[in-house]
Amino acid sequence: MTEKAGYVSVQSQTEENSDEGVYSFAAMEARWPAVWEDLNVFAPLDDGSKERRYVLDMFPYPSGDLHMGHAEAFAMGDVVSRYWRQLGYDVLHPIGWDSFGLPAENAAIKRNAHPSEWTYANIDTQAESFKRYAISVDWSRRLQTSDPEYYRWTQWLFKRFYERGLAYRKDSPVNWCPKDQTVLANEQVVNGACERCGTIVTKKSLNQWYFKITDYADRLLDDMDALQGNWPDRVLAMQRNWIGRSEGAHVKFTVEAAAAQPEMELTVFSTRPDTVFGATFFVVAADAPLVLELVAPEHAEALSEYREQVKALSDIERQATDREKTGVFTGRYAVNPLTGDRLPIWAADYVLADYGTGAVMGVPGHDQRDLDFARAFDLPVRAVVDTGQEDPAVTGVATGGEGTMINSGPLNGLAKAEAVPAAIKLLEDKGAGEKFVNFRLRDWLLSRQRFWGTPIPIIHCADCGEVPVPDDQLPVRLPDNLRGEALSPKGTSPLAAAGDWVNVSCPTCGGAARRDTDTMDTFVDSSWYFLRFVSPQYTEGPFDPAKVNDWMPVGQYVGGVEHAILHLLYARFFTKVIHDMGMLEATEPFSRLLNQGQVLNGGKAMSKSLGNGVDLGQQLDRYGVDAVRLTMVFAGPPEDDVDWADVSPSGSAKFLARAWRLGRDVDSAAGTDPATGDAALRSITHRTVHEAKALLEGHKFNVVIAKLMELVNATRKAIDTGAGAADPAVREAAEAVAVLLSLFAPYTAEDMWNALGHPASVANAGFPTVDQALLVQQSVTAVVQVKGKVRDRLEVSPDITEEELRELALASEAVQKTLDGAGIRTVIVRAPKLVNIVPA
RNA sequence: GCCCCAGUAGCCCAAUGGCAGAGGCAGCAGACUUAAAAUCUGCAAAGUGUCGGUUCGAGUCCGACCUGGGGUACCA
Repeated sequence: MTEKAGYVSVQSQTEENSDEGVYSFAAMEARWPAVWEDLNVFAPLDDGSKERRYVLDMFPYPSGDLHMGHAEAFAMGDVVSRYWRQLGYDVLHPIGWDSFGLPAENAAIKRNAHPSEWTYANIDTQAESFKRYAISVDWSRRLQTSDPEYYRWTQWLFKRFYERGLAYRKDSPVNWCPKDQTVLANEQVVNGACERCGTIVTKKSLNQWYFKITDYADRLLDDMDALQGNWPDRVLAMQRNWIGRSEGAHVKFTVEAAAAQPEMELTVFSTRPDTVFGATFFVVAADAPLVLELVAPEHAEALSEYREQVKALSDIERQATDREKTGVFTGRYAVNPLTGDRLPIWAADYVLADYGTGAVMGVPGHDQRDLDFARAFDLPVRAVVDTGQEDPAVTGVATGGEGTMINSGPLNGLAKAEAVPAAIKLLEDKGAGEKFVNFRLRDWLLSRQRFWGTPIPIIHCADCGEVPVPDDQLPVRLPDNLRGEALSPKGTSPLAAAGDWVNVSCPTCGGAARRDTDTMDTFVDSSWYFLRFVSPQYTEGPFDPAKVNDWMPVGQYVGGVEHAILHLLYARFFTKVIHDMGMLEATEPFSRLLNQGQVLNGGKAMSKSLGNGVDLGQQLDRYGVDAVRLTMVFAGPPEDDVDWADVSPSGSAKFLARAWRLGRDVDSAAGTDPATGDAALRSITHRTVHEAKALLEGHKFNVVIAKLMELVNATRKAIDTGAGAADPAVREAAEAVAVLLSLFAPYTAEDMWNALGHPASVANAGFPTVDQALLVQQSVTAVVQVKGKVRDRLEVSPDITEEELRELALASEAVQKTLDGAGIRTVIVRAPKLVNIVPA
């Protein structure tokens, strides 16, 4: 597909030929994994003898074997992990599986099997592939969220949330996916469709479990300041948008009593309380239960018809912003608290039931939506801010900008910045309002009507109500006798069908009771797994309190930007709650976040329907693990997408072979003192190591590899046409290559290290130390510019003084010729690199 | 509409405000070969999306715009 004949050299290799001096990835891949396993290279000491660092890749979902996307993500995380190890930190780098979820269930239905069969078979496959891929993880810490010993603690945490009032049930219209037959969280609805299967989501009124994440809205927002610079800006921006803090005021309107209907009070949220004098009507969300209570009897039928129309619309249709405004009059009036005006109350679908209070004051002069509505129904328009623009009533364009208050009684003459607080003061004085901060964030709907998830540890008793399952009875295990069809979605949880599982006695009164049959959203499982990794076998709690603060927070988290809101927001929420429970010092889970890009093919995401997928296994067979890893990392900055059609794994393989050959060509004994070696090569080696360190800190992995290529080329040259293979500087260079290469190409690096006469593993070799003296160059090229244009170059000592360089530059023949007798206005000297002469 | 990010040789990408090129891919020429592949050596190739500004000096900083990508959107 992208390769021509070039791959042949690295293809069809046998294990034997590595002894003949031929680079054979197959031989290396056969040789080293067992050695690494014996040495237990990647298990942290966890004894406090070294500073600890925690690096984590977002754990995978076990959908079949690993794919190109995993290969990229895990290559990136492994660079950080291996780099930190070389620097001498005690590194925790674990792996596990996010193994609950729908695909396993769907596969089980199809095959008349249990979801665990498919799940654990896939996990085994992926684990083998990860081992081949040589990720530097501690395999003894492996975990699966579908293991009872894991979800036991998910349930335990749920109970603690419940006790704190952070997990509760309520009736509410919820997002419903008709295909998957389950409810969805707001975060899982994308453009009105199910995030997973793309089916248009409908609304259903149901009693569901929620986490009260809205209690943490402020902290989730404010604590992002500390992440600034350490998380990608766009992720922070997306979370800020999602939380959607907006400052304004609550304004109370009195609804006039009507025949047989009592007086009521209605509150609206407005970001423009300064425009209260401009309110000429009042709108309530048509689908809010409130309107039914409000509507006058003679308007009830029209309202009912309108509500039916609204209900028939999908979210997508309803959210189209260019729709005509629709609505019906309710027959009731609200009194403007500041003007005393009677405002007709309308029901309309442009007001959303679940934002703010589900009602707005209509200020058509200064809000485009309100103006569109007013024009559609002939409602009056009153401008209360003079913005210098034309009258909105005439133009149909609402004036939203700054201006001076008019037609607003005591507010007249004020600018917006003064008018907003002044209006709030007026409202407060009348008891008709107050400053208010509104959030867009909704509570997290966590229950799902599916089988393959963590059971909610609650028992429903007719007498005692909701009764949590006692801690000593956790985990509430999933029944293992449901198979195939019994798992198919019916709109209620399949667990309800497991009679002997559902019917239990109430833990409190001992009477007949039923288990809650919903399971938790799988995002609950993944909201705390990073904590479990610090002590995955701990049996007294979700994690060992004596260990957790040694490792948390995660120093580097790596994963795709598709989790910018969902997983990352939920994990942050869990971390804060667990902190508040006194179990964790950290208030944020991940101090640094790296979003690796996607792997594309020909500019498009790989997909079955496009038929442009690239099989990871085939790439590994063809080019070797190291070449694929190197290609992923070398392709560009980690955040950028990698287009597999634009890169060259065979080029990577070629480079690896070149580097590897250095190790075999070195003709000096291990341990030889490099001090007497070729100075020029030593200087290059030390500069490369020095630069590599800075680049690695900045995640510029692709540039590190480019520098490594230079070092390899320079060493090759030294061997062939310079100092020769026996020069100690050549050994020093080759060893530096091996250690740096170990971050990207562990097999090749290990083999080189071995050829250089060192015992395994190169992963523990330690980052090469830099001799500062060797970074200083003998001479540097100073550029002499006249008016910004280069006119001469001078070879000068790196410690030349400004004055000396200035004299040299002015004496330059080329400069004199360019100046041609003209006087000099200024001379800028940046010793030792540059002089810029500005003529008069 | 609003908010982010990115535009540098044919392509992927580098360049603390200081010589536009580090590296790779593709290309061309040469060496080796009976020949080819592989390997090695060398060469060529853009003035940095556009316009303006700041500066002695701008790919880099500022402003506007264009293009592409992503996010978000009757959010009151």
